[in-house]
Amino acid sequence: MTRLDRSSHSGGGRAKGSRPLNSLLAGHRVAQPPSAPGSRASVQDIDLIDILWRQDIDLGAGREIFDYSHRQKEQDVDKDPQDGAEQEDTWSGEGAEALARNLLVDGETGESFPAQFPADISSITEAVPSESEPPGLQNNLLSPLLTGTDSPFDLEQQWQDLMSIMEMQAMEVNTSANEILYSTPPGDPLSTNYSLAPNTPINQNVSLHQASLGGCSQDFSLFSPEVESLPVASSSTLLPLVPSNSTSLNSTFGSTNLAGLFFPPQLNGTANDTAGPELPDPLGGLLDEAMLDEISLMDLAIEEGFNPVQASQLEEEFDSDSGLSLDSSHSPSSLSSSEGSSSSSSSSSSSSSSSSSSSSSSSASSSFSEEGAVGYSSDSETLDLEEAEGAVGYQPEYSKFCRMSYQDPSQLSCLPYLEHVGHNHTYNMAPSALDSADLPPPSALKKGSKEKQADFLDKQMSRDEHRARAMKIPFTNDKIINLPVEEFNELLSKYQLSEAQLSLIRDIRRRGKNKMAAQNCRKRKLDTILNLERDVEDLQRDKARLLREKVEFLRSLRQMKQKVQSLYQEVFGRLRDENGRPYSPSQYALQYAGDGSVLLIPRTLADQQARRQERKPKDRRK
DNA sequence: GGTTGTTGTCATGCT
DNA sequence: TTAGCATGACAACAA
Repeated sequence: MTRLDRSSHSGGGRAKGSRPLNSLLAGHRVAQPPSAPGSRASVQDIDLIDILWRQDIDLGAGREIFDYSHRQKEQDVDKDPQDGAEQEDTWSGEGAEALARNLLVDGETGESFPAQFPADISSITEAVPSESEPPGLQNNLLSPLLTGTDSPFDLEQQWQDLMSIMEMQAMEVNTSANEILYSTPPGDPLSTNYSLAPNTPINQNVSLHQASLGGCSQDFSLFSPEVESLPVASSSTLLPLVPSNSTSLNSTFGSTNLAGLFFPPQLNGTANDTAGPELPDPLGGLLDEAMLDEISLMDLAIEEGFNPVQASQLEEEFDSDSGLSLDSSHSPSSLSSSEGSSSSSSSSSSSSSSSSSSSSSSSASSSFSEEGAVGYSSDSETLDLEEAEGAVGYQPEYSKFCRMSYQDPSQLSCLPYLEHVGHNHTYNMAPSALDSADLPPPSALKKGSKEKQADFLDKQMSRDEHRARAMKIPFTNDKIINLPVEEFNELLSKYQLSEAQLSLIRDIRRRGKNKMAAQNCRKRKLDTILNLERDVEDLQRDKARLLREKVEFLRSLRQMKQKVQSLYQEVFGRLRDENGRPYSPSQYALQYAGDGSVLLIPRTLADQQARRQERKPKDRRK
């Protein structure tokens, strides 16, 4: 009724809400004949429905008696043996490929970073421990590095900063660079003060020209030549430790530009109290505790390629999102041989069971002719045609999702009774039928009575096959489904078919088409998932590589900071005032000027400048 | 008995 | 308008 309703309503289209009614007939999901309340169906239609229902009941009632199994031929033939081999190759070779990819040299290092080398006076300040502090506080050199947030944003920012810094390492240190890095605006009162201001305390009381600088070790050559040859310039209000050129830094650090690290240190606790919290360390955050922890963790994990925790998280996310398991490669179900249900391909019995169909199919192409009235299950034969056209239109790579029973069973094609082995979806078969269908030996079929064979074939038939038979559709479902539209219409025109017959034929065709479409859709979906999985693997490899590089950078950065700290201490410790007394680190600090010279300035000024330097980036962000 | 994978089917939107 | 395709959703079934 519903089917008739639908067809009568839409004439090919599907009426909304017809599904439950459809199920009554199409699905046989309700064990009662359809009532016809308010039906617009004609009496003839109702009779046809009754016929269909009686047919079903006669056939054993439940839809479970029908065997869908040999519809699997469609999927079986859908794959060719090479695909199967390809799958294995792809799958097994994926690891090797991944390895190879993992070894690829990264071409991303050319990434450009903003030249925002943090000319922050606090860096050296933080790098040099206060003399008033116990030696154990040398670790405090990194103390600013060990504090901070571990928010992803900060880490990311730090990472970028680090990258920019490390890029700077590769640059030759020259005056122009120093000017860029350390120059202050012309009108900057601080810079003016540092270099010229006559009213600063240091101008009057402190003069590096007068300061005696002890012999420097070779390691300290970065200052020694110039310092030792410093001309006595009484007019100079400041005493710059002016290197002849700033490349002298390189003698100590190679090509590393650490000039920016030489800024007024905070050498005592008081200075730290006043300016400590506000003094930014451009590198400090890069080595904060969280990051160092991460490094240590990564050191362990990196050997594996990437952080296993992160990998597991990724896996979880990925697995949880898709309703399909990604780990299908290990699915043992591939060929489902154990599930194999087969059907007899004997064509003789089909003629007995459906004379009309056999007679008509004889004139059809070979793909149809042998099918009898076995409905969709003939798709495997149909695919003889379709394969030439690309099967059902979509041929994704049959990756490792073998268990989808899309794997190629064509190797079984030489065994007719195994032809339909695939996934066992004998939904409509009674358990007893399943037993017999499990391995339907042709010999046994031959021995059996015709009646038995007919029963068996009946059980192999799909619902639509049964309906087609009941409605005396004069051609096979294969034709109905697979013929091109023109031929299909031509075929229909050859026969005098009732409205109900035409409706059923259209439904059969629609369902058959949709079934293939659904299969293709599922294949595509799996293929997409596989591609995504590969993408995830690639990204994980990239991430692991970047983390490795990060660890290396941070290590070298830490070493450089330690070096800077020791150098600063050595320089400062050798400075003497006019009376030959060492300067108090609580009152003075070393700072690099914009021109690359090193100045000894009062700590208060250093703190002020540090604060100013700190505000600048913040203002820029706003 | 609950879970998972597979398949068929329907509804719907799009071409 | 019709046919066909693509796809999400659902149900049935088997393992």
